[in-house]
Amino acid sequence: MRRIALVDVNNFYVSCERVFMPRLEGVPVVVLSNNDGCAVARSAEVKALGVAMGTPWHKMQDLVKQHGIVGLSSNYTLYGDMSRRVMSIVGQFGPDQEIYSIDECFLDLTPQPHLDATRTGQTIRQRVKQWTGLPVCVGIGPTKTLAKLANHIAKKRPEWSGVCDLATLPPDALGAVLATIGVREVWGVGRKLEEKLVGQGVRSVADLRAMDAAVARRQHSVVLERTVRELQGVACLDLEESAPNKQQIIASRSFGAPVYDVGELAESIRAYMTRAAEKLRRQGSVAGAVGVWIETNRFRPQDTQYCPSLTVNLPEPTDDTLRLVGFATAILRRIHRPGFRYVKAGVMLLEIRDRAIQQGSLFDTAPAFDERRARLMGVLDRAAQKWGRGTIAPGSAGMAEGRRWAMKRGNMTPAYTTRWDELVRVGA
DNA sequence: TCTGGGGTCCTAGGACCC
DNA sequence: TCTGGGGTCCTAGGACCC
Repeated sequence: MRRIALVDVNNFYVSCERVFMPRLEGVPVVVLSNNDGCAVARSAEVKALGVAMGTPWHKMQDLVKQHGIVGLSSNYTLYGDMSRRVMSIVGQFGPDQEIYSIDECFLDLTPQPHLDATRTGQTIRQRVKQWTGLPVCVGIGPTKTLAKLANHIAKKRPEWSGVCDLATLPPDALGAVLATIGVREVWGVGRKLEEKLVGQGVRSVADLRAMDAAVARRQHSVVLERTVRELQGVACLDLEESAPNKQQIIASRSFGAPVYDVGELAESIRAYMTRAAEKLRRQGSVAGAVGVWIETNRFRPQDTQYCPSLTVNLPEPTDDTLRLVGFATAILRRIHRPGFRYVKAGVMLLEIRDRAIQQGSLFDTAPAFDERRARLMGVLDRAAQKWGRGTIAPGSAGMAEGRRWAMKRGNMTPAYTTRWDELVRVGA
């Protein structure tokens, strides 16, 4: 029997902020999405007030006044750095780790059958807390889906003290617990599937686990069949230790203020493509197609909506920022129409493949791989890493600061852990 | 007035092929 | 009236995840 642990940081973004601002302990806190749009992380106090994930900040102003909710802009530099620290600590507890998202990872405990899983979970909790200040919960089960479920139990039910190993429950007791959990809590069951399942009388996790896997496939999909089997203890999902390269790379943002001018739209497109190309080079790939889209505000019925997009195949795949920016701005000029109130733009890199197996174009006269260009891209990447994005930017107008379209971040905390000049000060 | 960003996988249907 | 069968590839859209 496999033993898979899922380690997940509680209210990750909020907890990161609290590490550096202890006065926020016990205070209702939300972390907001880009542009300070909606809540993407909520403290326990905020959840208790009934604020749902994704609630727009402007729609919770009554609660903000009533209960003194603190709204922080998201500080992804901080969260990314804290995430790396947590992952490296958890990785010390076993060789097989899958980093599933910024705040959670799977760990295979099967190779260490002599260990008491609950005790190991507690040690992980204590070490992460002591070394980073972040609270985590640990769920342990024979499949990834059951480990996720165990983690849910560890989080919701204090009697488990933050670590839940399903193997410690006798079958009857397990069945009883699963009967009290709604089917929506299962990994892979979203809003639509929940609706369908409840319509069939499948309400609890226990109901779903009791479903015939073949029926799940016939009436729903192969995805649900796998979920049912995983709930029954049959592993259908493997740990994926090395993240595969991205098949598509997207960079997009809502603007800080509406944009009408094509020149300003082009500035934003250049900035987004610069980011996307960095990601592309980081994974050693080239892109064979580029997509661009722009959007008006769909929440304003009084506005005429216009949301064009266009994807073009490139004459030959490339990872060159300047060329990719050139294609993207050309696409923008083809889809742009004046007179609309644009609020968002984005770029997409597609047909991504390995740079090493790059195929030259049939009509190429120049070599497909330009050594000098490649060196220039290396300089761009290192400069972006060292001094921040936008220090060197394609065109004259890639820098985000002070641009109307740039993100609004009204209440952001410092980069405590990644900039010398923003370190936490203790005492005077 | 104010409503995030970045991904993956699966399915269905059409075009096309022999 | 009869009017094959099987396969691939591509695309759009849906559903899900964090």
